[in-house]
Amino acid sequence: MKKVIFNNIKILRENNGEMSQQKLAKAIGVTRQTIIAIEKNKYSPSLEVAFKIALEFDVPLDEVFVYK
Amino acid sequence: MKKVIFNNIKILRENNGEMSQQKLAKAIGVTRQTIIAIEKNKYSPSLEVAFKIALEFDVPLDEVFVYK
DNA sequence: ACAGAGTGTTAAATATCTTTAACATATGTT
DNA sequence: AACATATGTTAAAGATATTTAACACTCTGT
Repeated sequence: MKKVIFNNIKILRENNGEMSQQKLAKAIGVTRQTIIAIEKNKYSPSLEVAFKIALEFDVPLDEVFVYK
Repeated sequence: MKKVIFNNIKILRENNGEMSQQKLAKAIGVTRQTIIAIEKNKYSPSLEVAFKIALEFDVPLDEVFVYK
């Protein structure tokens, strides 16, 4: 019953004109390493960064991150 | 254009049987001070804590936190 | 063969979130 | 009056997220 946060960032990047990690990072104001860490589930981001990513892809937050 | 995160935790507590900050804190596994800090916008929580709060009230995350 | 772009890794420093603990104030109850 | 419950505040310590900087690997194009 221990839940984990999954993310669809890589898929969203690919579906948005092959957007690179670098471009996404710059667009939302974090470093590339942060995007990699989140994308690879090294840690879950702050709520603010999560919202910025969702906004960048123009989707609701729970289409980027899923808690289950 | 600078966006901020708002939250409806207080209203959600009131609409869920006058749930106290203490009970909410215990239910999601954080301290009461953390609930107070989030509720009063002293800082925005981690994505994980945000998801736990939404789950506790059985609503989607963007009904608890709004980014605008 | 070399250069560039994209992705991945690590270590150390800094920033932010969360806890622990203590105290304050207001309200309701015995 | 004394007690309990709920909310709010603060300071310091601890945990987690993020940055900075450096290096490595693959792929594509020249």
